[in-house]
Amino acid sequence: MFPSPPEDTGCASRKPVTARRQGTRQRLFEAAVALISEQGVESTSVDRIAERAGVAKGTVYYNFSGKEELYATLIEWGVDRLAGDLRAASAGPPREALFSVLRAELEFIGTHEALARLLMAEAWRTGQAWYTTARHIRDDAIGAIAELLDSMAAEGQIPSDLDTGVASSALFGMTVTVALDWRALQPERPIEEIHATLVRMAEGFLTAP
Amino acid sequence: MFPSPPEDTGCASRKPVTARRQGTRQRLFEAAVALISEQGVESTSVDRIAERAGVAKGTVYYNFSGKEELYATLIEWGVDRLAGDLRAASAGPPREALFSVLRAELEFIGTHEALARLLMAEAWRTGQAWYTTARHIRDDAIGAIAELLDSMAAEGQIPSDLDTGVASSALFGMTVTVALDWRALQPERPIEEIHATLVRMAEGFLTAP
Amino acid sequence: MFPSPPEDTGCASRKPVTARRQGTRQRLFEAAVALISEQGVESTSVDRIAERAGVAKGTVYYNFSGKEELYATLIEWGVDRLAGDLRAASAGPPREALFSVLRAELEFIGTHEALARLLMAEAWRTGQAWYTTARHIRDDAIGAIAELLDSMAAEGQIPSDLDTGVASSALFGMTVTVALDWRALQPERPIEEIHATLVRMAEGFLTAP
Amino acid sequence: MFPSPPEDTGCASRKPVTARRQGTRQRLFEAAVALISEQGVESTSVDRIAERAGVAKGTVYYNFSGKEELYATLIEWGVDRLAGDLRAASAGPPREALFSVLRAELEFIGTHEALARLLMAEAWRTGQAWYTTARHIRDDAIGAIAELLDSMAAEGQIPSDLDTGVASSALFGMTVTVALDWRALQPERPIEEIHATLVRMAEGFLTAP
DNA sequence: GATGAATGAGGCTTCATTCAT
DNA sequence: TATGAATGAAGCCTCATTCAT
Repeated sequence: MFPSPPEDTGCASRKPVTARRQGTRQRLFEAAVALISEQGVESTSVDRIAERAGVAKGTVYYNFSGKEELYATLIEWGVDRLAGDLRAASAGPPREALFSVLRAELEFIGTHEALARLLMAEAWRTGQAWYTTARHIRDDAIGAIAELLDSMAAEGQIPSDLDTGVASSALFGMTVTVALDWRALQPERPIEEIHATLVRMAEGFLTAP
Repeated sequence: MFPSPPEDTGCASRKPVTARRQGTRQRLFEAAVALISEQGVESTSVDRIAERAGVAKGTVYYNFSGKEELYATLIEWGVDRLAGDLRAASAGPPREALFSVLRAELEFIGTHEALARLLMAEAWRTGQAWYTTARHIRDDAIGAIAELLDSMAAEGQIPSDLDTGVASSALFGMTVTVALDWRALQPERPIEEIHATLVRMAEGFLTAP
Repeated sequence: MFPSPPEDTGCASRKPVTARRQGTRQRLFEAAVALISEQGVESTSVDRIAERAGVAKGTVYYNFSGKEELYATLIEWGVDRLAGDLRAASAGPPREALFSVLRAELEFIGTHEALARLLMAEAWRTGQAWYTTARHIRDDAIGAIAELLDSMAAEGQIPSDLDTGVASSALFGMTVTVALDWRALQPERPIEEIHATLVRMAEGFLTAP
Repeated sequence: MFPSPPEDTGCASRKPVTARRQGTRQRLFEAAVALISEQGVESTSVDRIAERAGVAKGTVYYNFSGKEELYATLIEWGVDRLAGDLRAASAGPPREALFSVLRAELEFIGTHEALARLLMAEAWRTGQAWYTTARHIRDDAIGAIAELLDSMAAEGQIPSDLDTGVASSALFGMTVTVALDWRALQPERPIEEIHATLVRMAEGFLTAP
């Protein structure tokens, strides 16, 4: 469920990275994912992360350069995973692939709800420091949808003059919003129902003038 | 542009509400809107709010029960204003009304970009304390779209078995995402272009099977 | 004994500076002088300064921008006071004035021993951040001696080709070292004895070839 | 250039002193000299010392009892070296020997500027823990000058009633101050110029009444 | 009504030291 | 002999809040 975070900071620090250390990094990362996803970055103290991971506070700083790196690692991991899921679902004939991608997005959010909320809040945060995250999401996650639309446009399944950049963003956001609403208000509804409605809307769109 | 915040805290504090006090409250509220919208709640200190409002720090606490109340008031005001804009745009024949609502949403985000980001981040935040805000947005803002879809379903313009709850959420989220992407990545594009693409997608959806 | 530190940070912060606040600043400054003089900057925690001043830790930061400003204020005050003492003693006929200045330096160090140690340690610290202090001491304290030597050279009391910059530095350092040795090793000796030896050495120098 | 530090801690720790260990101790000591001289004790972390020595952090504690011992060893080594240089220069006829000692002091400071600053700061530090260092410098370094003056007094080259303790301290401090001023403010001046001025002053003093 | 000095809890980070390997 | 992961005390600083004026 929680694959290891990037195995080393990759910086000049020549730390051999033993098995023990990887274990600690892993526990810290999981604790951070859990807490930050639930409460946001600013409300999550390093103290609590350490406590949840069952290590001393100093250990956080031995394994990560600081709160920021922990957070950046978390976001990166989340985006990569989301993008990976979407791309994995985008194989096959474009039309079905699109529906499959929407389903993968729904599933990701259903499974990693807190992380999804965090990514969304982050993606739209303003300020230079966060531009990277936003860009990353757009390029990787929305990019997977855009590629699909482009190939459909090439095959004449959607109008060639449609702005696929805007359209992919719209499909992505539509699904995120619906998914989060679903989890927050009607978590008991089966995913199929939600997906069916999304597909209907997307189908209409595919046959648009 | 900045309507007064609720005129009194309504709490047991029996403070006579004079004209002077209303003026101070107003200035504090405006300062809070400006700063919190730009930098988020946690990054905005009471000190800075007071400074921007041109009053002493203690005055914040004389006029509001604390930072939290100031923030809650701000969110409330933002949601009300967004919902108001959407409802104002939803008059007239349903089909055109829908396009007009999407445009109003685009305009709101274009004009109050920072506030919009804040509302979105807030809307998707988890935890009991924030449920209210999310619910409020859903009931008021998305509700405006849902009513429109319901009336269209009644007139047969869209299939009667469509889940208008999910659909309105989808239309709302689609527009928010596109709008924020627009502001962040291509702010120089005219709103008409963005709106046109959204309308095309919505049209397709309206004629869906 | 401890005149007020510079009355206001002088920065853009428009704080009215009330009597109460001045009192607190004063107490903090005195506590800082006492502790930092005794133990050095790095070994003196803000916590202890606050404790000694009888205020809460936060009060330190309300009255000074941080540890650094407190420290800079202290150094500045010390240098000003030392330079002031030396200049005050440098009036009158140059020859006697010189002996009087050496005496003033002895007295300053005898009275503010800890502060003197701090200034000396500081004056010779390396690194850009401390250059200012060093320069300040040199310009103000050693400068007072250099001026004296210059006027003596003008009157033919010392050779006109003597490097008064180096010579004043030598006289200053000679006195500091002797004074600190005196305080550390033979504090019971009367100041007159120490002064007499210094004067003898200086006299020899005055009649140098 | 860097003689080995005392070969063993001498404490109860019965660690066999192998050649390998001596090599490690040596590297650690050199790293400590370099770093602490440049940045001071408090700003030099054990981490950086280990890094510079090319060993793991734990190795520092295997070879020294802690940071404090490393530091004490360093100071001791510095004082010994300074005193050695001064004594080596004090051979020959007293008058020339004195000038030669002053030159040796200038050269030591010119060559080991950072270490010299550290020693001076240390020498004047207050507090029981540091008394040893101060005493050491006084006995060894200033002692070398005092012996010279005593022999001159015995030969009638200086008044027999002069306080040679104070005078040697004065000569030492005069030279240190001038030397550090030289390095800090006019490092481009040749050592001869500085030395010449010092010699002139000392000569005057030698012929004092 | 308004002020601003004072507070103290709590956050982030550094670092000397220990210890199992 | 040497290592490096882990520790926790201690440091600096921010900031929402209180209260006497």
